[in-house]
Amino acid sequence: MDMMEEEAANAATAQAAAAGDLADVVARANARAFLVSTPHHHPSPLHPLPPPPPPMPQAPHQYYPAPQITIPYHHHHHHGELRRPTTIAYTDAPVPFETAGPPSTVVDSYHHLTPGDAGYGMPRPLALQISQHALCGGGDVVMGSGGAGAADDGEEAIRISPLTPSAHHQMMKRKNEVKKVVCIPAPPATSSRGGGGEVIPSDLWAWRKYGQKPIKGSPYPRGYYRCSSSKGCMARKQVERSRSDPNMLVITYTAEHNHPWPMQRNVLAGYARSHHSTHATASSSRHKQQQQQQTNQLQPALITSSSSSSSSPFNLYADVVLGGQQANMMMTTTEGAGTGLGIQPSAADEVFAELEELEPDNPTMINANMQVYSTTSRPGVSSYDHQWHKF
DNA sequence: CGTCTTTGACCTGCGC
DNA sequence: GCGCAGGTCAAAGACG
Repeated sequence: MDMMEEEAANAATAQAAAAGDLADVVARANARAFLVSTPHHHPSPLHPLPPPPPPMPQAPHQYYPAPQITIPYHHHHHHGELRRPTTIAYTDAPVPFETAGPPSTVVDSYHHLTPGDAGYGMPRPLALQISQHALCGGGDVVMGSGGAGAADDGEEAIRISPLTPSAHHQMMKRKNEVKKVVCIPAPPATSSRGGGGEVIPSDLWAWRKYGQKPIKGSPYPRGYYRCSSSKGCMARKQVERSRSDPNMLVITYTAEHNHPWPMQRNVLAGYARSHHSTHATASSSRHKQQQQQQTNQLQPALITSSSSSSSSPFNLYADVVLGGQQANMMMTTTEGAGTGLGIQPSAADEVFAELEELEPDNPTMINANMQVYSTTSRPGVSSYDHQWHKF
């Protein structure tokens, strides 16, 4: 793809963004990913791409290394508007995690985010991933009202609020949340549930659905999930189908897990339900409900192999979402600051190292070259730094 | 009993 | 201030 085509594609993506459909943006970007990641792709000599993965004959979707994708993304949930024009610079080169942004100087409970933690929760069959980053001026990025005073949002983040803990917490979540958007191929909508249900690819974590809302302009509702592995875990995710491409599932991860991985009991409970429902007959509406549980399998065809996969959420994750090639842990730390709660980066490596061992030679695995798009706002600096992190 | 989904109500931020 | 839309809460009910 030459520059013109790339620009045209970028323009299309920009249009989608301008239209306010994040899901579309991601889907389009992903579509581009599929298009340009052909053998004709010319990787930069400076940042050569890894060799394309072997094809997946059985898989309904093929994954290739995500190309350089420029997304004029600065979407906010409100009204689907593009909140702030964003200049994007990106790189397809591996980026040190620290470069995702300067270390946050804000001591904010909401910023006790662990590097790579969200990466645990990231489904690996990912062509595109976006990390929307908010530093201490988190509101500047995520909630950017465009007004003055955003620069001191960081202080606001640690200010003792007169709000009730619940209200304050909710506010903080919205103002400082870090979002990572994942676009993955979605299995066909479960017609049995009237379009409300999604068969969501499994990931390592146990998620509990706590809400669902219809989204304006989209025929598909958005499901809200939170981590059910740990009570104090603030990790959440939103799942919705792309408007333009119902085959694409857009998962937005917010916040980070504050625990290594799901407690065995919880995960097994959740998994047992979904697992059972997968094989249950459709006679039970309850089972149909459970089929949309977030711990569900991606697609039966992708639940490949090992019997061990059904006995461990860990292995389940590996079976479903582990890329067959690279398993580089997403370690983008958008907060920079250390955490006393989070997983150690080394733990992330261990996780995927183990995953690779579990599925060392399965060519049918979904390839998982991730890119993380991160935005960094600096207090007092009007510009943003944006980088793509390749995985 | 523990966990789950569902769903209406409520809260919050933002634009006008 | 009002209305809209997104996000969250919490009660109710179901399942194993």
